[in-house]
Amino acid sequence: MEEYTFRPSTDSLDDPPNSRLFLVTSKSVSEEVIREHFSPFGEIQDIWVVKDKQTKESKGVSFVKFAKSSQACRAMEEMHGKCVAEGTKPIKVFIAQSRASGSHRDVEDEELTRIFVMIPKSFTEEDLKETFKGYGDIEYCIIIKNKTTGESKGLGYVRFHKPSQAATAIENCDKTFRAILAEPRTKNSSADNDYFGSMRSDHMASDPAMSAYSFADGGSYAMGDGRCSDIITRCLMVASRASLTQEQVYALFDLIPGMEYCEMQRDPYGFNKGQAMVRYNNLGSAVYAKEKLNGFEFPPGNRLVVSYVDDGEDRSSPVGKMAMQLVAAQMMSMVWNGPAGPQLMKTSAGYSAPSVPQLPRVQTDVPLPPLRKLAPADSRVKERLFVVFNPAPLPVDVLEDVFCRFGSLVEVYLVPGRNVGYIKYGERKNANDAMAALHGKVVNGVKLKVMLADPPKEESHKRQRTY
DNA sequence: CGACGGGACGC
DNA sequence: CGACGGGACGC
Repeated sequence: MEEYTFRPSTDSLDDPPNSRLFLVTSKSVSEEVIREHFSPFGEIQDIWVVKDKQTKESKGVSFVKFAKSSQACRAMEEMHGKCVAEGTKPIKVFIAQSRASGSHRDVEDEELTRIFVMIPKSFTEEDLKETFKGYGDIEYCIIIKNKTTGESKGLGYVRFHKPSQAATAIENCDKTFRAILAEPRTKNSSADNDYFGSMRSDHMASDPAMSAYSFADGGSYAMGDGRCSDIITRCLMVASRASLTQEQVYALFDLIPGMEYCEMQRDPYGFNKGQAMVRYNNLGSAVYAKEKLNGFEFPPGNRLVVSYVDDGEDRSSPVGKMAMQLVAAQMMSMVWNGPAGPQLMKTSAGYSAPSVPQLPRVQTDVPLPPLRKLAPADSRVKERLFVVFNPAPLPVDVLEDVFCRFGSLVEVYLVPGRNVGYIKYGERKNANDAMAALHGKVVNGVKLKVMLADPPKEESHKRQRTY
């Protein structure tokens, strides 16, 4: 179904990009000799030995078109500097400049070894390396981060040692990485318009990948110091490397309603120990505060560690335990989805209007299964639903809340300016379950049509966007 | 009826 | 130094 006949067009010579070689040889080197030496590297689509129009003599320049860039690159790497016939000079082999560019400058390895990829925001540079090392030796991996918060922007660079490795990665890696060759860095740094970057407060909560991942791996904070992972209390201990004032801790934890006590812990000499005790008048607030603020950077660069403290309350009765787990589960769901979150606190100046747990974000008569984790952002999409909203689209966060409950939700995409959207799933069954449960139903006053999406209109195979 | 996006690096 | 031809159309 992906087969497309080769459609001749003016620039098909460079499709895919960097699949054509430029050879400089002795004039005596023939097409046959070239074919003999280059066909081991892959499917040759065309060989053209440039000749003088009148004399028909070779100008010592040839073009070799491969089916794939990786083949062309490997041929270049292997053949550059080699002698292909007795008594001829070593040949030079470069990736040909695209016909459109008009430039005759040699294409350098520098431009062919670094790829640019979209990645889940939870990806570390190690994750990036793990993901791409199968394609070749990696020189380095860099993730683009917000310079002030250190938060990943979900974009990364991977530098390989050889052009063929980068080309193979681009050709074979999961397409959700949208791997392309990176533009060489320019000295002109006009790119970063992130003036209010640090002030902006829309990162985490509005980003599905972030919310999913941060809480998926967030467990590493939450459960990090294992000893406390199994008790849940109204009482929290806050630890910080940077010393905090009582006022700071108070302001932060008072964002969650129900705080009834907050005090810095002091050593016997009365010095601040960098720890604070916080207590809420209810379990739910404490759970919420712990989940939201543990691992939170405050001030930026300083991660808070928030853990439960045994407050001596009786948790022994089975009923008490169950109640506690129920509250905890509810609060976790809310935390996981809630629009309120650390971003509130990031508007550092104004601790004023904390939008606090507003529980019913989704109102519907449909019986919904419990919340489920999103699938990783780079999951293979196995099924897409097409959703029509009447009279107007629901917000993405609401849609995620609703559609994640059937499992393996990869992404919600709303078509801008229309009353329709797509829901992507990693498993077909989950998509079908969602469709069965939600088609024709009303959520937050919006009527939904939920159908299987038609396959995307596949234009010509134009996925090359090397610049 | 109601249909298909998105991306850039402190020297 | 070393850069761009030839072929050719269906429901």
